[in-house]
Amino acid sequence: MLEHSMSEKELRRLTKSFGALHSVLRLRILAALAAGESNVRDLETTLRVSQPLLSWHLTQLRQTGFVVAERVGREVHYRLNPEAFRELADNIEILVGISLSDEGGRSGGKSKS
Amino acid sequence: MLEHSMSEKELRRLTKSFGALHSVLRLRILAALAAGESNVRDLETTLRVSQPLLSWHLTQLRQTGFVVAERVGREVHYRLNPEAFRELADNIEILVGISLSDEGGRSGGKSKS
DNA sequence: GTAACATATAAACTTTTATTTATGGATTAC
DNA sequence: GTAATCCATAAATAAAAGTTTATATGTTAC
Repeated sequence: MLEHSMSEKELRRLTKSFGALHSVLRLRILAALAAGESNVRDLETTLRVSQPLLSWHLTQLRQTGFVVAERVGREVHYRLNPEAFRELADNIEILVGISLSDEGGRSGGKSKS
Repeated sequence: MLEHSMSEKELRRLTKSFGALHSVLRLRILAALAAGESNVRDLETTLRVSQPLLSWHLTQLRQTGFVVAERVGREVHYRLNPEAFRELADNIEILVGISLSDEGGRSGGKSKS
């Protein structure tokens, strides 16, 4: 197990996922959401970026499933979607045929010069 | 554990890693390497891309650590670096504060409509 | 040494993505 | 209803990344 090989469609989707994470600002957004922030205004203040820019990046993250949005009154609350990150990890494992968990001797293995 | 929060430098590095994977061709390269291919000419034939293009993408993958190159005669053999993918997964876990392994009730949890 | 092969690099060009500025849509307060 | 708030979208511009074509570097064969 671990080796299914991926279809073109799956490859494209995976590529897009990586693209969504290819941005320092977007990673900051994710970190802020992980830290408990939720609505756009708070993020705007915390991250010091313009509202449209933030909105655009949130849209990218939403379209790739890493965050989900929910309207609450006139605010929109964003939160992480952990499942998307797990799927990403799964797909990496399938793509390169390796296990991402620490088995196999990491951190302190034998070093032969 | 799991929540270290990342420095700016680490964020930038992580961003670059995602960028290196933001390409269908590069994912195909990784898949081909996972399937056992190694030298550039074989990849060129398998993937049907020009040699300079392939070389450029391999350079990107090398610079981000996902593959390593080794000169063998006049060929250069590339191979995956599994450690880089594990580090990537670790960093995702740190960034968003979640576990990427299947604990926590995935695939078939309770669904309350 | 020269020729041939395998890969890398550089320069010019094309395409994609990010950022700004301006405007629109949805919701609540009045 | 109007005004105010919160967020999204559109258009224009700027920046980054990918692709091609041409050339250079390093290695083996002779």
